[in-house]
Amino acid sequence: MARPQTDIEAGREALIGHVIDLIEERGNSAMTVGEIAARAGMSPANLYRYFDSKEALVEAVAERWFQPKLEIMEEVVASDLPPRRKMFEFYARRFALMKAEWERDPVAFSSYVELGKENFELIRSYVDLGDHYLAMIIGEAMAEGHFAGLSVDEAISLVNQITNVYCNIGAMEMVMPKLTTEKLARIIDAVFDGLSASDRGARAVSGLRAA
Amino acid sequence: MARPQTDIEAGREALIGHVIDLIEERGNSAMTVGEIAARAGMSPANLYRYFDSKEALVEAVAERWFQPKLEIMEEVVASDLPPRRKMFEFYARRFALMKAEWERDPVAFSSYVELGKENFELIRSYVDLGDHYLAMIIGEAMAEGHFAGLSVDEAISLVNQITNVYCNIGAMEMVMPKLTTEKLARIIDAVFDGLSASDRGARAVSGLRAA
Amino acid sequence: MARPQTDIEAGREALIGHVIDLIEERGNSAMTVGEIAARAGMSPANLYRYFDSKEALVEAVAERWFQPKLEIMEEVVASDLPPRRKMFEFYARRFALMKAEWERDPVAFSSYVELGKENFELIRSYVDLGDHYLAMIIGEAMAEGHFAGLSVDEAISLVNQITNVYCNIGAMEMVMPKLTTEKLARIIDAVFDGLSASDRGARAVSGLRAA
Amino acid sequence: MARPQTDIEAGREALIGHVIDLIEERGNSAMTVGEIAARAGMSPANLYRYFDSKEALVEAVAERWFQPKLEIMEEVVASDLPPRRKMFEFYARRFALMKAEWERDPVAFSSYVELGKENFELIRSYVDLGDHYLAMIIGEAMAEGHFAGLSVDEAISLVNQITNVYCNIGAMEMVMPKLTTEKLARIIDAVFDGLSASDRGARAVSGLRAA
DNA sequence: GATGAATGAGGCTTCATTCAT
DNA sequence: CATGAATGAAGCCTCATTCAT
Repeated sequence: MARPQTDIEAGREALIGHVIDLIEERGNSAMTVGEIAARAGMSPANLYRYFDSKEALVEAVAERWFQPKLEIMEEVVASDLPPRRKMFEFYARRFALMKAEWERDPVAFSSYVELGKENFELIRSYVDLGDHYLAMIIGEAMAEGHFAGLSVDEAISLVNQITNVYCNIGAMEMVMPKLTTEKLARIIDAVFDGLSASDRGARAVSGLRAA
Repeated sequence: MARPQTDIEAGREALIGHVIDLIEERGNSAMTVGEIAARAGMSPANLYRYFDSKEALVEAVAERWFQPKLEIMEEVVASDLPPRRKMFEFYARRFALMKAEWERDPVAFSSYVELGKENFELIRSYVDLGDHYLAMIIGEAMAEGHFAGLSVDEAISLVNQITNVYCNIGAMEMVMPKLTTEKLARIIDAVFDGLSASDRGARAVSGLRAA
Repeated sequence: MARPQTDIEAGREALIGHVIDLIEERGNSAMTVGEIAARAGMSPANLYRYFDSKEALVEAVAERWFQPKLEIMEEVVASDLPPRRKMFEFYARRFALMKAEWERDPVAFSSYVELGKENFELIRSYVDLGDHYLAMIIGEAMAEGHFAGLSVDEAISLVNQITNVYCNIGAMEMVMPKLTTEKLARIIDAVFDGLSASDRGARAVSGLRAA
Repeated sequence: MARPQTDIEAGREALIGHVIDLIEERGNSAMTVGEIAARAGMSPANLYRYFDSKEALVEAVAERWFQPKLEIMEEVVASDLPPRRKMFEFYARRFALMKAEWERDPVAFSSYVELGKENFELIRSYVDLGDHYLAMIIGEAMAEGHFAGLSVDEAISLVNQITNVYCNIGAMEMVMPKLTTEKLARIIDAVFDGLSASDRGARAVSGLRAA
């Protein structure tokens, strides 16, 4: 009798796909409702059957972009690698994925970065989850005696900062050409072998600290 | 008859100042040509005597923002601190400045970040200069035996990446609340004590998929 | 084969009810075809089987709104109260009903007013019927010697105008807080005791500009 | 040097005039920004130099519509007619003006009514001022012994309600054809001769009141 | 040199209505 | 009979930029 419940979800996915295409072909600023609808072969008005606003659509696009990275994190954390290797993989696999994306289309990558900026909530939750997983890895590492004298929170914070450029898309973008898996390995090693609470002179011995 | 460019130059400087005020008072989105001109007490049309386009003006603003950071770099590099301390100061002083700016007005800081993004060339040259100075410091450090086995370029790249979050404004913004001079000191120490060419197991000995 | 209009009629009634609910819950501006259809558990397209256009539906809603007021008029006119009391009740009962509606939901009341405005014909016929009934009451009053010197038509017109604010929904809305049954009684008394054809000086004896 | 300060006020007035023309020619719904701008021979964008929003423009139009009515009120109140005549003129002159407007173009009149509805604040202040002036007239009348037993506030309220149809544009519109200056005179006379606090039977003698 | 005036292009959104299925 | 899908027309607003004076 009635027409079949045409999957609205399918329409959403298709639209997300069209936005992605659009971004990759013409950059972020071409992403107008009219253009997106045209790609999807529908009228701008009809697009609003699938998403309540342009913003909602953009958010969905950003969400999809983050999905694979989340999956990688989960997978690595669930593995039973030794801590040092686990931390390396935790960053390396996501980095590899993003580097590949960047190489395929640097402009598009940049667009996604911008997209993320506009959807801060998403990034925030991604980052928070990353912190959570990192805490687990660091816990395992400390059980093996690493990061002597540091609290878990301190350790998380420091590791995050040191490795920032390999997981923060915004930071990554600007130095992508210089990032390699090999360097990442060195950095992780430096983290495991060099990071502790002991003060070894970077700050002035007699100056700043003393005062 | 025609006055020399001095006049124009003064106008440009004034305009830049007004844009800065505007950003700090009302954020980036209030930065329309009309608003800027109003601040400067001139007509929008007249503004175009000083800058060819809004973009050119914005670029000049970004340029001015970077200036003090450049000066700090020069100053530190010219000092005769020992390498470990020198590297620390190299980052710490710029960081202190930016953190202060951020604390005074996070929204304005964010605006500058955005401005930077839009003027990638500028950032690029700032980064390049930073690399150059860092190379000098690393040279001194290597003369003291640090970074065993690494080439200067490798060392620069690695240090840059590790410390990225303390000098890349975009990266910095997102984690600013967690950044401290103390943590920076720990990181520099980790760099000096943990960074070398030796492979210590982060990467799988027999390849990524070995485990 | 085809079922009689009964079905359609039932659908119309149901739709009218849904519109009323909608108005009372969310005001006049939420009254879109989509929303109405959703309430009625049907598709917007299907709604057009019951009404040719949104306008027709709205008209039907307005019509239903007037129904109880018509019934009151009929009832009062058929009663055998003395003229003065009859006229009072003629207005007072409708007013009481509308004041109650207004108190329950002023926004909804306002929506109905707007609805009325858009369906002027309806209001017109309501007003005409009111005039007709009023004529009967006035006839009875004149038989008792009131409104000396005025024709029936003049009397109707004058009474209508004087009491307008107690029966014209549009006028009523704006001053509702100040309207009371007591004041209405005073006004009816003033009508019965003060309205006649004699000129008592409101108008300049020798013309408007004489003074 | 600079172009002369072209009067922005003049532009506003012109625009208001164009809106008025538009209303009179094509009714309220034709009043779109595009149409108005076209009338004024300018682009829609330019219109925003004169008014911050369509709403502001519409408000100005409504304001202008009310202006002459305000002036009449002031004039009459300042005159030294006797109270009965003064009250008559207070209503009659405004009514004459509005009736003339309505006769010239009933549709336009209706548009103004709608305009008023949308700019309730304006109407409110107009009404309030009217109340204020009416109070003065009633004061004078009471000094002559009218409205026995009523407080000033009661008297204002009652007179307002009785005469409502001759000054409330919304109410007036619907019955305009039946409104005349003669009838108004009768009504004012009825007010002066029939309005008092005495209960003369409109309300049930033994019923409602007794309980 | 400096201005006021003016604009074109573009962006998002809403909604009554139609139509093939 | 009833639906989901689709749309065209319309509406408001912003802003960088140009140009005659």
